[in-house]
Amino acid sequence: MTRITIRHVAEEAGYSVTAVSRYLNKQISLPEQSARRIDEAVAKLDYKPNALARRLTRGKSETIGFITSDIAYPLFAAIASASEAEAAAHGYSLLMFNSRNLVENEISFLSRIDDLQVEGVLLMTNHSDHGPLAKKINQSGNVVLIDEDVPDADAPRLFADNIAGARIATEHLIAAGHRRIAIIAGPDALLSSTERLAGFREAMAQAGIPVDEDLVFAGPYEEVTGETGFATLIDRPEPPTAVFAFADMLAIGAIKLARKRGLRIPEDVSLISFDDIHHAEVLDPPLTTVRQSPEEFGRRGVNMLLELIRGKEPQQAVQRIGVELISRKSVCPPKATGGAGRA
Amino acid sequence: MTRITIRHVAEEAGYSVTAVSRYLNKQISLPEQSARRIDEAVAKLDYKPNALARRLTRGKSETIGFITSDIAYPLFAAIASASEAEAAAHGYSLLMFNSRNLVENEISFLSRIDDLQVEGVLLMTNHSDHGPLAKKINQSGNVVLIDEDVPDADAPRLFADNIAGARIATEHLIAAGHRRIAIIAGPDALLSSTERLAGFREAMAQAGIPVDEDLVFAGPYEEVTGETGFATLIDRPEPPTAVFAFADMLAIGAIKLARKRGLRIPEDVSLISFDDIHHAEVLDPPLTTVRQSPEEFGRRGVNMLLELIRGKEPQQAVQRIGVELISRKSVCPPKATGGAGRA
DNA sequence: GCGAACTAGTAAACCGGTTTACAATGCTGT
DNA sequence: ACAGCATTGTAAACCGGTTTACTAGTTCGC
Repeated sequence: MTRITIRHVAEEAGYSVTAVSRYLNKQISLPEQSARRIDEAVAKLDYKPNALARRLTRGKSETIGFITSDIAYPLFAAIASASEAEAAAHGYSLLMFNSRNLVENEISFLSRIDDLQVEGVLLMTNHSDHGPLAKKINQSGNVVLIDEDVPDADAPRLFADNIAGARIATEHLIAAGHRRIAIIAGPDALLSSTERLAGFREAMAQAGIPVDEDLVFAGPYEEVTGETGFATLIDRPEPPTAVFAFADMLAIGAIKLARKRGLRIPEDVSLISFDDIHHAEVLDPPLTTVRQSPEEFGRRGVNMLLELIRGKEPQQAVQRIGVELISRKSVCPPKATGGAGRA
Repeated sequence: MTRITIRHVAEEAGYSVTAVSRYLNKQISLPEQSARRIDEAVAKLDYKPNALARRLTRGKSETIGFITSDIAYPLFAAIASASEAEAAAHGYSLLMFNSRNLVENEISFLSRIDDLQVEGVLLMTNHSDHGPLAKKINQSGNVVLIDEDVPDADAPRLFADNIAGARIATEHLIAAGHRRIAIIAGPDALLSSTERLAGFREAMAQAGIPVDEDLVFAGPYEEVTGETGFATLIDRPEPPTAVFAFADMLAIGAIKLARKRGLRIPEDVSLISFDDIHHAEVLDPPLTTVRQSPEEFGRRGVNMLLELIRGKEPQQAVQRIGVELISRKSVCPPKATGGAGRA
């Protein structure tokens, strides 16, 4: 099956290639008869323009890129799905890319902006890198940072309202009567983690409860961090009555470990977390968590990127997505004997 | 920042464009001095070849496509992630595409094979269409069907061993003492559903248990089908003591409904399903389910596609992925008074 | 000492479109 | 009858690479 090109169409219709190209791109209006002759030739040959060639000349690909560390992570998959829908609504395709959280992969994918494979990128990184990545972003342009920051990058950003989210989660625990609250945080240098930690501290300070630094555990956003973190925390001499995990994945790790140890959640220890991934509701126990809407991330992120591509600077450099406490069954008041020997 | 092209490099190095192109593609070996001059020019100008232009001439994109109905579905996300890893290991990128389960989207994406944007496609459809899609697949070539079939398409296929999987699930229920077993199936015309139904019937026949057709409910693979299916089945005059859902998503719907109705799983009714999505273990109750490995789907699927692209016909037109029963807590023997008034 | 075979390199065509610059042709107004 | 202007159309350059076909200049074999 040899490819049929615009030249074949021109020949079939008895016109020049130029005329056909312009007509098909609606840059010219031809008399009805000529138009029909071209239309018929197109239909007869089943001509489809080669997108690659068109991009090469036009410099537009109608495609945007989406970089995430791993599409299998539920929150990211949900954001990707929402972004795809929004992009499609604007006539754009979405090219998804798994970086496996490696800077070099992210950088190499960003080069696709340079050679016009994508017009821009939604970047959701999950590590801290202060050199090459920011530099690459600045030279490529047309990047919107989602969910996590890349310091020094000159790009619009869309983040969850981490501070507010952590505050309401903490306040929820305090209102239930908890004072010894432990944290399973994400990586130290990551925006989501530092901001959530800040929100937590604010709420604790406001309630006049000192923060026990021994009850703050940090690690990568992976299930295993939740497991080891939870194990470490409950083995402290004065264990917490509640644990605030900074991501549902961490909470799931915690649940797994609690189950291994025969600890009941929330009866023995309360658990609250962040994200509200799709199945948080049917977990055992149903997870009380702070929701950040993946639909909103996708919708607003794509629109910010499209504005950037079209040359309008977006209204604000940093936009925030609202958060919401979803109260289920993983939090209850501490046991009367609670706090392991403490008032 | 005006693009720097191979012509700039040639000029800088004092060579022809041809020489530079060939040297950079290692189709020629130049004397050390010439080589160095070119290398230096490349380094000095920070030249990166334009991937689009290269594809246009070469007819290769080193990219494969991945079509799924919705990347947010956990099993699909896991397969996508595994496919990406395998593709990357072979130097290929993966272009993921959400079809929202619409044939026209799938067909339009397949055209990207025609214009060389992707060299081939891993197609995971989720509906039955017997005309246009198969035709498009046949004319585009280089398609591997994953997970679900497209009848009449001339393409290699990679499916789970649905019959065996459904048999072991059914046998597991029977061994626990169940005789009134209900089914929440997928869409009637879908391979996964018809095969699993066949496996179920085989196991029932072998055990000498008649199948009550009133206990077979079918619908799309969505959570809501699980909810309405479960509701319908337990409201039958003679309700089942166990339900076999053909996908974890269906089981999750069932769990949600059971919770609303105050039914306990497995005490009141046992539940088993298919897939073993990542969080099946931490659901309430932990789900007993038939595992099909997403890693294996991704790995083998990509390799089959790569063989097809390279012109080798894969060994077999249909390959199967092994399944495995993962026994957790959602199945137990029926209540003594079980089967609602039946022996 | 002469043809064969390398080596080092180039000009030009090509991939499949788009776009610029320009040429007929017909129609209007004066 | 002729300037002025759309209308309808074309040839050729271009996007940024790759590839074919070809030319000199060396070196080798005998």
